[in-house]
Amino acid sequence: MGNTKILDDVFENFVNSAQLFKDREVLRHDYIPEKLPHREDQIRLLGATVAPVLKDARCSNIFIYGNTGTGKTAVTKYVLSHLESKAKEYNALVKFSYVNCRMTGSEYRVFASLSQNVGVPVPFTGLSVDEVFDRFRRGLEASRINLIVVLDEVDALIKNRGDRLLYELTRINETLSKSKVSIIGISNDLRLKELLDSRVFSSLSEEELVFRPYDASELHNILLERSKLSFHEGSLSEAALNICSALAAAEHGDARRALDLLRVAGEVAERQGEKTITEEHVREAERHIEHNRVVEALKNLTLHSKLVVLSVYSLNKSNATTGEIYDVYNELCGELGTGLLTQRRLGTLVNELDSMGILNAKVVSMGRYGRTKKIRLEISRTLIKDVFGNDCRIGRLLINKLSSKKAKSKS
DNA sequence: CGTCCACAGGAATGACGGGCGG
DNA sequence: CCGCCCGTCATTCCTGTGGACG
Repeated sequence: MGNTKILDDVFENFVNSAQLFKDREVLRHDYIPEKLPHREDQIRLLGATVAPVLKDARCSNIFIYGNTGTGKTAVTKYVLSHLESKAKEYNALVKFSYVNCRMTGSEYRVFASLSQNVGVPVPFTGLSVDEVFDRFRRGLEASRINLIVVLDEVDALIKNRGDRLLYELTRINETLSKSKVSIIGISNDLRLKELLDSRVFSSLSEEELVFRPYDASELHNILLERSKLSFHEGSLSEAALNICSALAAAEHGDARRALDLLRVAGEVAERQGEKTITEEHVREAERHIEHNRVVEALKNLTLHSKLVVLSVYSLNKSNATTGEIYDVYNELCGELGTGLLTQRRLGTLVNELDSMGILNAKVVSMGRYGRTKKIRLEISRTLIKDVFGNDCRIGRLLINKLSSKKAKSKS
């Protein structure tokens, strides 16, 4: 019953407190606004490129580059959904299929998803990729649609699976007579050009579109637009807005990041019962986001990845090498009684941890003394203690390590 | 200026759990 | 139920390499 009282208070507080948010949804990154500031050129270009489908022609394949949070996805979806409704007016059979390759995961599932979109159901798994591709092709041919396939984050697909999917897709028109397919590929990675087979690449990028990062003043405008929709008047201070755009501009002009900051800052302010969002709330939000990110990442690591992190932690120096870490890791596995992975495998785990921002790994040559990776922690030691302290197996190792360190320093 | 360390990191292959169609 | 295929993780084997040392 005491608990009920507590909850009551929380809810009452929430309902009665000064309402900052008018519409939280507007700040989510899958929200597509009616106005996309500073992307007029891209909208015009993309629009012009896809326009031929209104006259039943196939449009050029397009390749879109740009860092995360530069509006690639938003612009594409914006243009294509407008295109679809325009097509209805002209009675053109136009449809677009949006697939996020990173979320979808595998080649198989990308084709499966495309298949669903042309009305051919496909089991989650069990069929060969060729079979799924064939079903997709037949379904498409039967529907007589002019299809625009949007492959978001194609780089994710290429990196693990190669370019087979893209190769098949670029050639699909040769076997279709009643339908047409155009491809819009979206990539965060500019180096993708080099990873792709040049034939595939050239047919894929009949047109190219580049999204530059936003600068601070552009981000400022974007946030201003969104904040008008998401917050009540006067609940956002000018200083907070500025710091949001400055922080995000420093981080490759990532608008998604800026919107996250703003949303979390709003939540922080709301929880504190404040009526306006201040600069301090934004700073708090920044810490909050980063902390959450790392804690989640650490928690979700596999046992062996955790052990790798712990090995680096326990070495406690700023330039441990692969070999040294492997030794400690070996020792830890022994204490746990777990089977151990090869050094080769450990190397890729380290690379993964590096790209997650948990470790920092850099290949260096020490001349006569070989070539290795210098590895150090990228996050605070206390954070690791906090997170792994609750993981009982790792926690035990951690405690052992700490006490043996203390014993050493005493003696 | 060649050698040679201590690995990097690619390619091929295997083990395994999950899920299909028949 | 079987045979097949999928995707993931891991191992094995391998060739490649920057630069201090001699």
